[in-house]
Amino acid sequence: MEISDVAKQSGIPASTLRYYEERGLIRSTGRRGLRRLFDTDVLERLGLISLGRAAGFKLDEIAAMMSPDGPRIERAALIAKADELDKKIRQMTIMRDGLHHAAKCRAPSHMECPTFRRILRAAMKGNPGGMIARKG
Amino acid sequence: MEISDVAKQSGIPASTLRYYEERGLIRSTGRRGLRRLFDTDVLERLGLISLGRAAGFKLDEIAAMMSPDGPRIERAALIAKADELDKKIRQMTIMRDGLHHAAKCRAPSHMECPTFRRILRAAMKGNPGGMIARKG
DNA sequence: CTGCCACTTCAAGCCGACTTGAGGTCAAGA
DNA sequence: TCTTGACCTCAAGTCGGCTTGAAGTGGCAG
Repeated sequence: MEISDVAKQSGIPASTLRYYEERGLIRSTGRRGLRRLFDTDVLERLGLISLGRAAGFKLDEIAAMMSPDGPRIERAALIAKADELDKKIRQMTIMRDGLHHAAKCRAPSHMECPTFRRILRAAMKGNPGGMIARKG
Repeated sequence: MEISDVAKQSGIPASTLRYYEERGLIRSTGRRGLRRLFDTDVLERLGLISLGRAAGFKLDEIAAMMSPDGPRIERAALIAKADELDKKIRQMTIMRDGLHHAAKCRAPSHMECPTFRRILRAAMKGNPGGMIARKG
């Protein structure tokens, strides 16, 4: 399939696909003239990439995880990543609930809403002087 | 308290605090000479900011949500944000589980692991030609 | 009173992930 | 054959969120 087909089916712009190829995240299987040709399984790969992106991984990290020989990521690193992710998930869950609350709350400002402040305090639990995840 | 105290207690660098002030996210209550002074409640505010950041909001969005008078964000927008967040949470959850699996999987490459591929397919469910969240 | 040095300002730089623009190529339809 | 226009390359630009560097200032220990 041509790049435009991949773009259409994946929803990812051709420019991004070219960029991903340059970064070694995907490979084109050949050319017709100038035009790249892709195997259909690139779609699965793109799904994985998008998933990784959504989880907050950098393209380099994703590339490493997907490499066939793989720099053999150590178990510990994977677990660490998973834990990091889990922390983020909890924060996002709190935020999601906070938003839901805000949607039906009549307080003049969310900072003045006791429920919101309770949510906030919950969020800060176990972060005494570490605050929420930075860098990552 | 001085900026260095805030930095120490929050774990957020002074440069970032200055930047946040410039962006209208926090306010200093005065100066001692050149040096900014902050009210201790800035810590709570910083917690909220970090929470918002972790949830994927831009600084501008956070500022808007926190403004006392507030551009009165409409209910619908809040719900939309919450839903968006929820989608991201689900993706991250999948990724987290995938990582946990990978940590104890013996397949030469994750792409070749049937479990991982099953996880991936689950992730792509309901995204036929929309792929995972872009722009966000 | 003096000197230190943690603070200040402002502009510029950096990173990650793309996007955009100019200028070039070539497979395919009329 | 000729034209068309979707693709190509490469460099530069954009956006968000900071960080860094140079040059200045002023509270406070000695």
